[in-house]
Amino acid sequence: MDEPRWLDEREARVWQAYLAVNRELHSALERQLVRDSGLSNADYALLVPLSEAADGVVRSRELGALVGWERSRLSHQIGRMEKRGLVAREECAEDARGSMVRLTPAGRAAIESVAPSHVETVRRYVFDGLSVEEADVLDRVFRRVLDRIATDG
Amino acid sequence: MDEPRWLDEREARVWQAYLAVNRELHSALERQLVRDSGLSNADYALLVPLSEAADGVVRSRELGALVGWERSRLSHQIGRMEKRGLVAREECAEDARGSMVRLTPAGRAAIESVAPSHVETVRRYVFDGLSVEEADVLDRVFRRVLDRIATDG
DNA sequence: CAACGATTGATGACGCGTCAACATCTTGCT
DNA sequence: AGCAAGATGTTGACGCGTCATCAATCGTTG
Repeated sequence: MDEPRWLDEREARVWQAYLAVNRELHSALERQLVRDSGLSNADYALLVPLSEAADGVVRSRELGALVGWERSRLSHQIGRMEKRGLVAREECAEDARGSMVRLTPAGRAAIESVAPSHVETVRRYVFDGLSVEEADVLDRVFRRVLDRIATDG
Repeated sequence: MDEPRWLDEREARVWQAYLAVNRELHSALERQLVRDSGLSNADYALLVPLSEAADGVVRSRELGALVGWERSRLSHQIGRMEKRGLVAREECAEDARGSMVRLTPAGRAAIESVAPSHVETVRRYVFDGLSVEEADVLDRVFRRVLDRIATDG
């Protein structure tokens, strides 16, 4: 095996900072959500597209595409949320394999009550300290990374 | 409640891109690690500081500080790794409450075998497409976010 | 020194996430 | 029409992560 190209000092610092941001931001947001509404990050991620859909009904396949989740993950999460009355499963008229997910009144109430404070938290931790130029760099870099992963090269 | 300051279009795009990078990068790295070595991201995170320590022994408390994990998470992960023979727990001489974590030969072999390809993967997805200027912006932004979370403001 | 509060770590319960396996249904090909 | 291949969703097992709780030990202070 060739001599590996280890990360240099600058790269290692950036990488560690990225991992730390992941960890800290995820848990800070989760704590805020749970404290203010009993919702988790996963709940919130699904409730957003559901609350934006006409009638609050989205086909499972479509919901998965909207949040970028695999079928199994989605199915498990919907199951947990169904138990708590946040969503309901219904049969899909056009495709008997499919499954429709409906936002319940309780689910809508939950996301509407917590969305403002959640966005405020994201703002406080991230966007209030971010210049337009920095936001542009982040956007470019993130999209480039996604491209590189998608094309697997 | 005041009118919430929703994210504008640019901010929402950046935020969605960040969430997507999180998701995709985490799972791409996990897949590579599991495929090439049977290690998970969590295993790898602990094996790095252990392999860098003198004699491969680190006190649990210290290990937690090095990776930024809470005690419970660390204890569970060490338990899982102990079952697979990657690390061993030992008593702590200086502090009877404490616990020392020792890297086993199998653990050292595992990380040494996969580290080069793991770093190569991180490079391919992230750093090979990153200019020095961009890396500097990321570093600044990530540290600022960490500060803002730490000071909880 | 005794008592109290803080630190360290382990544990059980439970939610989150992935993989492999499965059942069901649709689609397209012949 | 009939069949093979693919799409859709669910399930069970298991690893990951957090919270609450507990036990043991340390350190400080009266």
